[in-house]
Amino acid sequence: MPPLDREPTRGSPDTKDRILAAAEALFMEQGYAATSLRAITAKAKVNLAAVNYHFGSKEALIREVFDRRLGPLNQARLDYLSRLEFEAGGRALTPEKVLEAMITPVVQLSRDPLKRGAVFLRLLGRALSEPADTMKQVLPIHYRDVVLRFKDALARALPEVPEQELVWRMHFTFGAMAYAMAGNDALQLITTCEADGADDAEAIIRRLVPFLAAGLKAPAPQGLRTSPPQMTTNREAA
Amino acid sequence: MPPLDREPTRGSPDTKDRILAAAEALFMEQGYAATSLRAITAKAKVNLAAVNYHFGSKEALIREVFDRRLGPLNQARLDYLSRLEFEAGGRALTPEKVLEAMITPVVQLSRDPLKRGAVFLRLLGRALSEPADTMKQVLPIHYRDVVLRFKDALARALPEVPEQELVWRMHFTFGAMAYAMAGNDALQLITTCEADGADDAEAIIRRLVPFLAAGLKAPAPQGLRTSPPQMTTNREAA
DNA sequence: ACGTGATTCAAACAGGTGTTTGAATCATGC
DNA sequence: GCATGATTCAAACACCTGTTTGAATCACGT
Repeated sequence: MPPLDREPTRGSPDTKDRILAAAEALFMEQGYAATSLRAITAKAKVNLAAVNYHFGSKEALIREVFDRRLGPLNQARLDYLSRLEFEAGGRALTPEKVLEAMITPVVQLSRDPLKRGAVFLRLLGRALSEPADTMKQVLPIHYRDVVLRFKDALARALPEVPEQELVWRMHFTFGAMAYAMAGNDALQLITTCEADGADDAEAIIRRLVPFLAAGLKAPAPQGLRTSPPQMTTNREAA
Repeated sequence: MPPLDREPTRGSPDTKDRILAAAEALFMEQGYAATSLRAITAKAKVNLAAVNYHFGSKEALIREVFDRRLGPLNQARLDYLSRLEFEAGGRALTPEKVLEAMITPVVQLSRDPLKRGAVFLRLLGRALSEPADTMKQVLPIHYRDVVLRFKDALARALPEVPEQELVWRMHFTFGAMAYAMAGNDALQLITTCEADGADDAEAIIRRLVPFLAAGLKAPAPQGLRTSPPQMTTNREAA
């Protein structure tokens, strides 16, 4: 029977962490459904039954993989934003500052004890588009507060952008961030172009923030009721 | 034995198409690895062995799911771009026009015979960040030409943006597009905010193109050698 | 030293996986 | 008509899945 309280006193040696690290890496490489418990326990060099003993089930394991990192990450984002807002007094922040609060904690995670955080970030970038039911439970819990706080901050930073337009632009922003986090695998997947400095998270930020800020600040498109009357230059099918 | 030539003369009634449609839908809902052949054949109302008879293997099936749609889609993009470049004479296109050539064929696919194309688009949006080995073979083949052509077109449209910067901005652009294609599932996954008109592909374009064009046209960030000497406003850890 | 509870381990569990087989069915050409 | 090849079908194949079991091992308090 596993100990009901998770006190660190004479706790599990490190098998739990070994399992979490192995699962993190394999989930990133192969995806969630395609990774077997046997592959995880083999990589972690622990017994097969250890996963069910320490976590209860495979689903509980993946849940803990995300809980462990996502909680601190999003809390850091909220703290960062709160500090920026405090420093600004009552004045609204710039979109660049809001994005900075969103992204900087990611960079800090990307250089934790030897590459563990970087692996998780690439996993997270992929998880945001995973259809697994587990994600539909885990992600909203962690992201709910962050999205609401940042939506408010962006609305104040961009008072001229209508609310619905802003929601969509946040949608696009998350997409670009997810791709950036997932590494340049996706781009290399598609093209032969290779981007330099893909491992340098700070360099990515210096490229990503101006890009997204310009998009967020763009003038709102005209005439956006349900169905626009005219198309741009669309002719017959291509 | 399956017929070696795939001539439409008195061909397979429609089992192949039924299988492809069912696979498309289930892959989108559950992902590739989590979808069993038995689930596919049950939804398609065909015998289990039909998949291996008509396609050879599960991997060959998913390959054909993508081949069938991705070839025409990317060819339409190339044709669209060629036509725009012809109409422009020798002059460079605007970034908006280049994006339009990239995205408009997607819209046309999204309203094909009753929702089939729309399902595939959501699947595609997810596939771009899937780690499955199959994707690492299928996607580059289809996207190679498209990325190269559009990279050239964007480089001409944005002569002031350095090449490496442009590659990264295309990376971000693909990310935002993938999210937009995957539907607002991802955003609802993260937040409670719901975006209206998510099913109207044209409305999405009218929001997505100005956003991306503004990002692509943004002034390039300063001092981006390998490791930048100064950070923007980064202080201690959050 | 013993005992107690946490942890490991090998083995088995029931069920699902992709794939193959060989006979049955269908449609066609002669 | 029959023969031929394509397609369907039910059944089985060998293998892998997540989970459970019960004994063995370990670490510790008394």
